[in-house]
Amino acid sequence: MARAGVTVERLTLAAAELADQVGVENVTVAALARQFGVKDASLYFHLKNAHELRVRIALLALAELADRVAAALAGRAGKDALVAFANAYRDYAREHPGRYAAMQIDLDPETAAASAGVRHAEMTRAILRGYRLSEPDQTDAVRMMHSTFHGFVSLEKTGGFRHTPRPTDDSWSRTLDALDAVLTNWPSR
Amino acid sequence: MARAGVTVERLTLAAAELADQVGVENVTVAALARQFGVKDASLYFHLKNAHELRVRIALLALAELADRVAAALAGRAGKDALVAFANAYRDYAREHPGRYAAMQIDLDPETAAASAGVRHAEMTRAILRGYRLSEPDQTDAVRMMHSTFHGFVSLEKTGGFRHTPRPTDDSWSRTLDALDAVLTNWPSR
DNA sequence: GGTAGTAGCCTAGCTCTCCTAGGCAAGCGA
DNA sequence: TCGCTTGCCTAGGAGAGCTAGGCTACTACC
Repeated sequence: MARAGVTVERLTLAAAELADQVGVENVTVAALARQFGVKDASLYFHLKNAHELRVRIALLALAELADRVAAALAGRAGKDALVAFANAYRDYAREHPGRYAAMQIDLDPETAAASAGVRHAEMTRAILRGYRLSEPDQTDAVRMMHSTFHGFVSLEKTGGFRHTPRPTDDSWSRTLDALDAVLTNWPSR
Repeated sequence: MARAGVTVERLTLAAAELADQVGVENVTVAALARQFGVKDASLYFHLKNAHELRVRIALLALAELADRVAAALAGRAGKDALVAFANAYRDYAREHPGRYAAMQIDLDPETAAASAGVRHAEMTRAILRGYRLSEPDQTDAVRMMHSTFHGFVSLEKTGGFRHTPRPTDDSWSRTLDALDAVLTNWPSR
């Protein structure tokens, strides 16, 4: 009997692809085992449980997204950087809906601290250097930015904007304009 | 044998409460049947399938939230109305995490059109009357508002803000200040 | 090069969920 | 009172998650 050559890395990648096709909630250990031509019980040699699989998809997605954002940000500043960041974020979410959804699961603190989420946070702060905000305004602005991006992307995906004919691309770029405006002129107390 | 007196309404309410306690993903037909002292198969007399249960939770939540927002909005205008809306939204999400999560599931178009989601949309537009925006700016602003609220609330819940010590309440009120500022001075092309 | 150990798969089997089919009894309307 | 609908039941199949224990192929070491 030849060995299938299953590794955690190959499992995670296949799981991520499966998630993009059928949704994270349908990423099952059994389905994955079928794809590898292996019995489901065999995967528990590589995996603690089904939850670990989803966590691994999330970590993969965080790392991939951080890479994309870093590439998009290279050599840009100010509004240019803001728009590049935002588009990298949204494009990734649209190309990889399952991976993106997996990113939203609750990571336990130490896992989160070791993830690419921190690179993410650093880059977000880097953008704001162009807007010259000091603490605690900077933290508030980071949180608002992230909220806007995540909110827009996730509402767009679940069809929250469907009832109005206006193209979402247009609303997106106007939202970025508005965000740039408010960052440029952050209201002081 | 006495009848248990199960109705769709009672089922939906119990399911919503269960969702708030253990999360929507753990709202199961079997668990609900146990709560009613009934066999799981019996619930399929009232319910088409498990998915319908989640849809019903979502519709209940949409209606409840719309009621709250309407009450919060009464007699207010301008920034007052914006803040009242936002707080009603966030408070509901925090008091009812399971219901809120259920709201995010993909409703098919006709169900969505018949839901309280439309009241929601109307009220959001009503707020913007105070800011005197004309189309298509109004639609863009509505989408940005909704994105910011939803994004903030959902990142807050999944712990996306945990890594920074700044109290989320403070960031929330500054975000609303910023949103008010940008709506007051919506950037023109 | 034989052998011990481990890594990678297997079968068997348990529990839980979702859901269907078909049966029986309670309570209502004629 | 008789029947018919309503609301529950039992039985059972399919698929998912997971554990226990066994067998085999490769690896490392003497």
